[in-house]
Amino acid sequence: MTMEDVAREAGVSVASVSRALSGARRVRDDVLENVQRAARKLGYQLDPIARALRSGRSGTVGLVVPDIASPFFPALASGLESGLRETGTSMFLLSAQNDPDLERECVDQLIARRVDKILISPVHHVRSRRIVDQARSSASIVQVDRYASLRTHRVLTDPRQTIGLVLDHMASQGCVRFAFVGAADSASVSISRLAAYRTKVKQIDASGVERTLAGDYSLGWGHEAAKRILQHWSDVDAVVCGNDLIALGVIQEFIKQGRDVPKDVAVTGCDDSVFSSTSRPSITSVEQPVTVMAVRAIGLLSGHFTNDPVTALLKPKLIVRESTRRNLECASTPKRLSTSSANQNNEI
Amino acid sequence: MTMEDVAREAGVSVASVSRALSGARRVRDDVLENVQRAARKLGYQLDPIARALRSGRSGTVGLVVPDIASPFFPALASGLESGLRETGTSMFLLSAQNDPDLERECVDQLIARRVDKILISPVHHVRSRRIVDQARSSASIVQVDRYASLRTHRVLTDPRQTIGLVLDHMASQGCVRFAFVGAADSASVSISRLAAYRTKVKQIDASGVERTLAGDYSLGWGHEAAKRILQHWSDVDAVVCGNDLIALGVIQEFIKQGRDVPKDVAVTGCDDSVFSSTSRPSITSVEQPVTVMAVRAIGLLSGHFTNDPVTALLKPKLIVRESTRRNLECASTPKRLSTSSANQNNEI
DNA sequence: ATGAAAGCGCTAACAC
DNA sequence: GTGTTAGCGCTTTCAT
Repeated sequence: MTMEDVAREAGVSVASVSRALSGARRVRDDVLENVQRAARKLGYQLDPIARALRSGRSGTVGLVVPDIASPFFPALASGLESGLRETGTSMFLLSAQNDPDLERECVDQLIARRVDKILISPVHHVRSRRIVDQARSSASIVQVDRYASLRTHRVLTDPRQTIGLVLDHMASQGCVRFAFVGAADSASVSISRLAAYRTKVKQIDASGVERTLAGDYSLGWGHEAAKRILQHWSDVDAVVCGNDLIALGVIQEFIKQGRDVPKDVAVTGCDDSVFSSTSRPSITSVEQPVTVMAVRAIGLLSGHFTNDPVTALLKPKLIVRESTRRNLECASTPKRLSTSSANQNNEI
Repeated sequence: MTMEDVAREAGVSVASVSRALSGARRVRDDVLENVQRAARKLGYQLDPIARALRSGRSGTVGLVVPDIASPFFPALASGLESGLRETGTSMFLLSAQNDPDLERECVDQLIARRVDKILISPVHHVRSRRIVDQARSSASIVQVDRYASLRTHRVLTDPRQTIGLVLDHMASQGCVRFAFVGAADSASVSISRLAAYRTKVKQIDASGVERTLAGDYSLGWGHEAAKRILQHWSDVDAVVCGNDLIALGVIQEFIKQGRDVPKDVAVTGCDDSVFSSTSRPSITSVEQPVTVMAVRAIGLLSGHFTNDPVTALLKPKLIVRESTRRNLECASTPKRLSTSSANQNNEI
């Protein structure tokens, strides 16, 4: 079943069929109708492989995530897929398993398959830069959540706001001595959050600038970090963590050592993972506006910004839970899930 | 950069280059070497689109999951991707968003792109059957975790063993009055687990056969189900849940109503989600052997079983946690706070 | 074992 | 606007 069959059925040339079906060039209305009817009658489907070979385009988009097994990326992928489906584009997802070399292979695969739009959350702040920049020449590309190149569009949750939200909140709960526990890896978010903490904490607790710890995104590192805090900085009453898993570890260790969370020390996470609401105490965290990210990223993908790369900094949302609620007078009634699903994640 | 360039460089015909590079047919050793050297020198890469068009195959595999945002599937996808990477095949992941129609589109997309191997976890026990069976004529296909067709290979965790493990365990903890809380959806696992419960519980507590509740895989349904149990079957001391989220909801509601878990009533989940180990009480659950699933599925994909469809029933693993530990003499010391970030799920 | 040549199904020039 | 035709880069007969 090829175009030739449709052409015969419709009584026109294959070129007309192609033009009618691809919508690229104009054809007469009666031709269009004839072709569409013939195609429907025969159950004809355009062959994406043949058209990709001939035209060099495929009309599909590829998404490369650092690791599909990490908590945040399935949600991101889901949001992007939904958004794209509305425009009728299908998305192919690849996971780089946190390895820049595999990431390069993934991108090369996509390009070789004539994918003309690539969404990527680069594994490594530095090592992913080349592959991102190189891909620019073969496809339109947007970095999501993480980034490696400043010459390519980016849409990410503003790390300054993310950290700002938790610091302000903890300060409002009466915290005065801050510390930060992050990861030493090379994802841009890790780096940005640490930097944002250093900048912001000065205004609240200048000594907090020195109190930063870097390990990895694991429960075990949270335990270790909590021990170090108790040992060296026992007067700390607010710990900002780079993600929820670390926060959970920190909290567990504090409790084990007889500290009360949040009364003795308040703790926050990042990214609002599932277990943040179910662990006990539940963990105050910062939610990323996944849906908005998807919309903005998709917009940038197809937008014809011939000039400068654009950076979309999105507004995160603080989710207050038990791990920081020390101030009983101020605390609103504990609502775990916001009732309004309305989107307040307006971009700045 | 095409094959012609390589042919010229190597001093042979394009046909020989094709033969040498694809490894399909034999070429003389010196030709092989010449071609490989030329290809390397020029940095030549085979064009997957052109070869797919001409040969009808692509050498890649597609994975269609019901919903990438659901807890279990990222892990499954990750396992499959790792396994495939070892064989040098790249995998494209598609999510059907729990919609059989979208699932059909995904499969059609893959077939249109000449993917010759498809891994699928069908959305719907019945409605996905046709698409799975139809795909068989265009690609070798294996159902993973869920299934919709008995005419196609399946690899899944044995639901009877899964349910058997939790029932036996609870019985050993002294439980005598059982109930089951599952989902009314149409994924094969939901159906199988319910059926397995009905069959197995007879041997322990015949009246338990009648005590089954079906809702959906949500926290809210867990709350609701717990209320109903307290209302109608207040003497129940063991609740088997279809997944961890339901179990969590059930536990929360029981505690809210003043029951002690596990002393008054023991509760189990399924699938061993992240939060099972972090919620309090932590939830006894059954882990699916993802790695083994991946290995078996990949094996079936390429195995040339011309005859009957094979069914691989894999062995699940019970993870005992606080939600069922009532028997103090038998219980090992409850360790919630492991310091190592190493996997603490080997605590059977 | 190798080369020449015919397509895979489509789109993009190019004529009309 | 529409049809004719030449490829996109490769694999696969078919000769040799």
